[in-house]
Amino acid sequence: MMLTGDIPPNQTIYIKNINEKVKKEELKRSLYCLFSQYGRIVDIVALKTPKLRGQAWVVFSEVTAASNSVRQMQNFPFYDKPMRIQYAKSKSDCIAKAEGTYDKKKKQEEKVEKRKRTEETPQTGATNGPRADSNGGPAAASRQGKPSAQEVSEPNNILFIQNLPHETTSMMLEVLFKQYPGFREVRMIEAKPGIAFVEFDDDVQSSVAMQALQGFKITPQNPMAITYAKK
DNA sequence: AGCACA
Repeated sequence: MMLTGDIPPNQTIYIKNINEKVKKEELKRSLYCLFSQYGRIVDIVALKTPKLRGQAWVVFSEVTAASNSVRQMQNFPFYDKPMRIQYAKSKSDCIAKAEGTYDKKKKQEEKVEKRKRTEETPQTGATNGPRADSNGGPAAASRQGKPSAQEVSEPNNILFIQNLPHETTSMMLEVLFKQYPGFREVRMIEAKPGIAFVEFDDDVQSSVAMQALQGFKITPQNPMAITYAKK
């Protein structure tokens, strides 16, 4: 069965059923945190216009990353609503531009066509208020080697930290992790130095912290390796 | 439900 609804693979994924209450910048940040584990993200598009709210596009540099994320993040509870993910129907502008196939004229013609179509449908309501859509694209990409689909575990509100110097205390980790919203607690195991578990209220918040502190060095030899704890 | 990038 084809869950993506007959849309051919695309390095851009289309996400719908997103909680419309979350603000655009936060939404982009959270999407970035959640999806960058599948590969390098080139761009994220999210608009709050009446027609486009509740949806977003995440552009990967590789189709395989997009495919893995479509499968693994399908129905992921994101701000209390299950994400519905498909491949995007068309190539993202930023990709076309990079390939040198971006055609500005063609683009404008398409715009005109769209306009006609919406004008044909009689508009009953009042016109919409002003929109504010300044784009503050996603943070600069940070991941080096992307892990294969199998070694990315499912998002979890609990993080698993490895490669800590043996002198690390839970107090030290608390200082680091409590700067991120939703922080609950650090747990360390006496018998197992070098690792820790850090718990957050939910997966979105743990993902934000993971993204922020990934590779953080307590000593120069100890870049933190953060993954989701196994369920 | 809804496929954009200005």
